[in-house]
Parts: sequence; structure tokens; C-alpha cells
Amino acid sequence: MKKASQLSRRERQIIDVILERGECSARDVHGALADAPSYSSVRTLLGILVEKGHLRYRSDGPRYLYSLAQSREKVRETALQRLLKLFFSGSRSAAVAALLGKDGERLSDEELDELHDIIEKARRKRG
Amino acid sequence: MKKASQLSRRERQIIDVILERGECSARDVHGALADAPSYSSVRTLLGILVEKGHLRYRSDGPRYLYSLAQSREKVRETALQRLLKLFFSGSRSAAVAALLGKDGERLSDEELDELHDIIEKARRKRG
DNA sequence: CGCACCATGCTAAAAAATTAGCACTTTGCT
DNA sequence: AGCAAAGTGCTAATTTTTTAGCATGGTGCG
Repeated sequence: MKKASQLSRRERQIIDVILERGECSARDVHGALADAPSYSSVRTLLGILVEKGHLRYRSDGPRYLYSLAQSREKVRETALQRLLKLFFSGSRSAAVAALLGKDGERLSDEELDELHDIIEKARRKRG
Repeated sequence: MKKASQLSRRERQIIDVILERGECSARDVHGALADAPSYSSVRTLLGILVEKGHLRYRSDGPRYLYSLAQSREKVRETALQRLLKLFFSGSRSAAVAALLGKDGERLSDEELDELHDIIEKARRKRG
């Protein structure tokens, strides 16, 4: 079984669709791909991804619904780790700063409140 | 010129090395790859990546040093956008929350201070 | 029931990626 | 000057990916 980093382009593309939309039928995936190949090809790829352990599926009447084999959180954490390593020398706060924009101008008031709470909570915990 | 999302596995791998380390010689890249193919192959790939516009190089004595063609910030922003779209429905604050950990336990006191400043600055700006 | 739809398995061919060798030039150093 | 290291261009073979067709079986609904 290959690692996630070993995904081919199409494989990654398909995983991305399912990451973004959640459970999908082969038809859904095919429709979601901007430059989709034939329906048959998409089904082949889905089969391969299941075989490799990246996806799983369940029956829903006459169709299969595909979803991630790993938990979303796990996949997300892996992706975050990669990003941290590549762009932020592993520093989470540097990544956060980039997300916020230098002056937090990218966030709504509500979002700012949420973050403020998180930070205060962490501080109180430490005294 | 193909898009970044169209990178093949090896291509991505090589770009990643250069993202992480900055300017690299062919030798550096070859050495940094855990499962590296021949030096010759690495040079071929580097050539392709330059041709495709992903990398550029400059002479440094008898060797070439390869680096990103696009600014690091641009590549980073693209990567962040993808992450936001796939895992956080586009919400930056949700991504920040994930980075911080539920209670911000992942950050040092100094990092917390920095973030607090950013948030306060943003708030004052809005009243 | 029978059609439409979706699945499966098998097959196969075309395209892309990956690997690598060879001959030769340039550069830096001793 | 001469060697080692690193570059170039060209070529080519192998492997992987990607594409797609076909025959067949199951499910749900009018």
C-alpha cells in the first residue's frame, strides 16, 4: 500500500473532490472534475484508490458512495504538517500569522472574537 | 506552461525540497530525496521544471543553483487556499483554530503574545 | 416485467512520467 | 596544465498512469 504522498495527479484530484464534498458516487466525482476523463476511467481510478486503501465505499441502493478511508482529521493534520514544514519551518504561529494577514484584516469580527477566546483560554491555563 | 496542480509526483517532490531548503544545486536535491533516482534523472527533472516555468536557476561557479520561479509567498498562498477549500470550507479562522489546537496548547507564551497583538490591532482598527 | 442505471471484472492501448547512459564542455583548484 | 566536479544536449528504454471499451449482474421504479 502506497503512501498518501505517492498519489498520482488524477488520484489526488479525485481525493480532493471527495475531501471537499464528502461522500460521493462515481457519477458525482465524474461531474465534479473540470477536465474529467470518461466515466469509465473515473471508476477505474476509484477502484484503484480503494485498493490502495485511500478510499472506502458503502452501498446506497444501486450505487456506491465513496469516502475517505482515513479520518478527515488525520488527513488534515498530515496536510497541515506538510505545509508547516515547507513554508513555515514548522512554526504554527507563523502559519497562523500568514492566515490572519498582517493586521488580521482578513477576518470577520466574529472570527476575531473566536480567536480571542481561544487565546485567552490558553493564557488562563498557564497563569 | 502547466499549472502547479499538474505536477507529477517526482516534480512535486523536487519542488518540495526546494521549498523547504531554498536555493539548491542538483546535487543538493539529489541528496535530499529519500528515495532518489539517479543523479542524471534528477537533473532531467530539474530541467523539465525550469522549462515548465516552475523553477529558475542562476550560475554559482561551476554549478547551477535552482530556486522557485514564483515568489515563495505566492506559492504559499496558493497552497493555503487549497487547504482552506478542502478542509475548512474556506474559513480562515477554522484553519487557525485547528493550528492552535483546541485550547492553544500547541503554542508558546511568546507565540500567544504575538497572536494576541495581531488580534487587538485588528479590533482597534474597527472600533 | 423490463428498462435505466450503476456496479463488477477483465482487457488493452495510448500517453506521460521516470529512469538513465553517453559524449562533450566549462569551471575551479592544485 | 590537468583532474575532478558539474554542466549540456541528445537519446532511449522501462514503468506508471491514464484512458476507455465490453460483457455481465444487481437494484429500483414505472
